[in-house]
Amino acid sequence: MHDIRWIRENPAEFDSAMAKRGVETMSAGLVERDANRRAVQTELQELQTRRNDASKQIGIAKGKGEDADVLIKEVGDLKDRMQSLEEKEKTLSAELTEMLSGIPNLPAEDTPEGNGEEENVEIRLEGNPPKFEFEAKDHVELGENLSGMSFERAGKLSGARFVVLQGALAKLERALAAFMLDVQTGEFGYTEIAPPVLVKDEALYGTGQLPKFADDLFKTTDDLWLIPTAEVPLTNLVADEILAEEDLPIRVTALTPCFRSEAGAAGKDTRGMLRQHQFNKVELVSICHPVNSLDEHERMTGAAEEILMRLGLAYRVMVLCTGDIGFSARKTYDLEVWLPGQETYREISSCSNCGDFQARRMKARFRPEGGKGTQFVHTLNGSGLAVGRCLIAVMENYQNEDGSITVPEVLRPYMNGLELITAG
RNA sequence: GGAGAGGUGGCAGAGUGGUUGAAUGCACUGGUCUUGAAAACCAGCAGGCGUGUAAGCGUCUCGAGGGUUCGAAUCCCUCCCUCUCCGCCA
Repeated sequence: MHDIRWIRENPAEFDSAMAKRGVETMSAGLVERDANRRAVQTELQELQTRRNDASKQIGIAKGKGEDADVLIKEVGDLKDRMQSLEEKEKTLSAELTEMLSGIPNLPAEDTPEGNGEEENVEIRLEGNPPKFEFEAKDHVELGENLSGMSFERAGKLSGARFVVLQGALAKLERALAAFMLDVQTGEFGYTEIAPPVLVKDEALYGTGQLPKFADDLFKTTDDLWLIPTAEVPLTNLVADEILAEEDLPIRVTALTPCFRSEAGAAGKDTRGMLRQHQFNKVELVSICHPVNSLDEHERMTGAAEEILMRLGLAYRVMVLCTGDIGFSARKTYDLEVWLPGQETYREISSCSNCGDFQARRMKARFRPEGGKGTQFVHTLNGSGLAVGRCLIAVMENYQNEDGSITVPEVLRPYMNGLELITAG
């Protein structure tokens, strides 16, 4: 959510930043509506002042046993005008809020300009893709040959874009998640949270999925929504709160299933478990002081990268361009892991700095020490990492010619020491 | 699901139609006193919006939304949430 006062004072800056995102100029309409709203509000407040004064006088008069009919009549006459102004004010501010809540965040100054995915910029390349003496298989073939992955059975249960994991592969998935949580909580200071995965409208509004992206979500018959990412419950932990400055930063992590309708992805990544309706993810969320969010963003990205490094997976770090960053983000780093089965890098983590955009929607503030008033916090979120995709990466990068999979060393403690996953 | 109770400032907790945005206590901040600290005493201490260069002034908010009234934390309606008991249940 944007600060209308800032837009009012910087309309040109607002429009040009939006243009970079491919959103058409809109400050004029917003500013006009806002001016309208304020005029009505001021007029209404003047009437309210008069009414309050008169009502107090009535109270005093009645207390003394005096007659107050003249005043009562005057206030009665104000009523009609007040009511219509109130309605007008309500409509105008509801319209303004609706317009504002559908506008994406302003990109950061150092977010590169571009129209779409193709114009994202690679800033780092880490590790080396493995070289195989044989033709690498993809995870589907590997998984099915190991009897550890069934899309057929998942289809029977739930349809397309689901998977059933079994045996050592199911365990490997669990090992990955546990490893990620242990690193993030033990070494990067994140507090582990076990949040609800069903949430109310307000929570999704707070992080920006609603009102615009309802189609991407699953909704229950009880009007609760399945979370598309733990970013939603974790970030909204501080909604409607005024924190003490010393509470910041708040770093939290959670392993949760994530649910996405993938409505816009028909026909895309249909093979395998790259794009599922349900997948596990370890999410990282930071709530921090505005002056620290840039540093926090780098730190968070590093925390996610650490997992890939320790797993010995090759990856690259991309900065998303203005045409590809998400609705709530000012700047986003994507981590893309090398997948031998596709001979390409694929997204496995996305780390975003949302500035105060979500904080405004959630009304998440802190009280600066010594200063007066409150300020909005900054929020950041990142995957640390997507567990399902990480499973794919491990399988494909650690495969052997016979179809077996070597368990990366850091995962062996989580696998009862198992070193090799073989069929049977 | 059934029956009941309740949601007030950072916390606890008064307040059931009238100069109440809200007593009191705790916490916190500043001051006095003290060699220093504690104690005691004094003062300050909600948020949003509007207006104004500012000091300030105004307005709204006592879970949320509506209603009654000249006037609502207080009365009425709807919803949300919490607690207790019963039922069911991982």
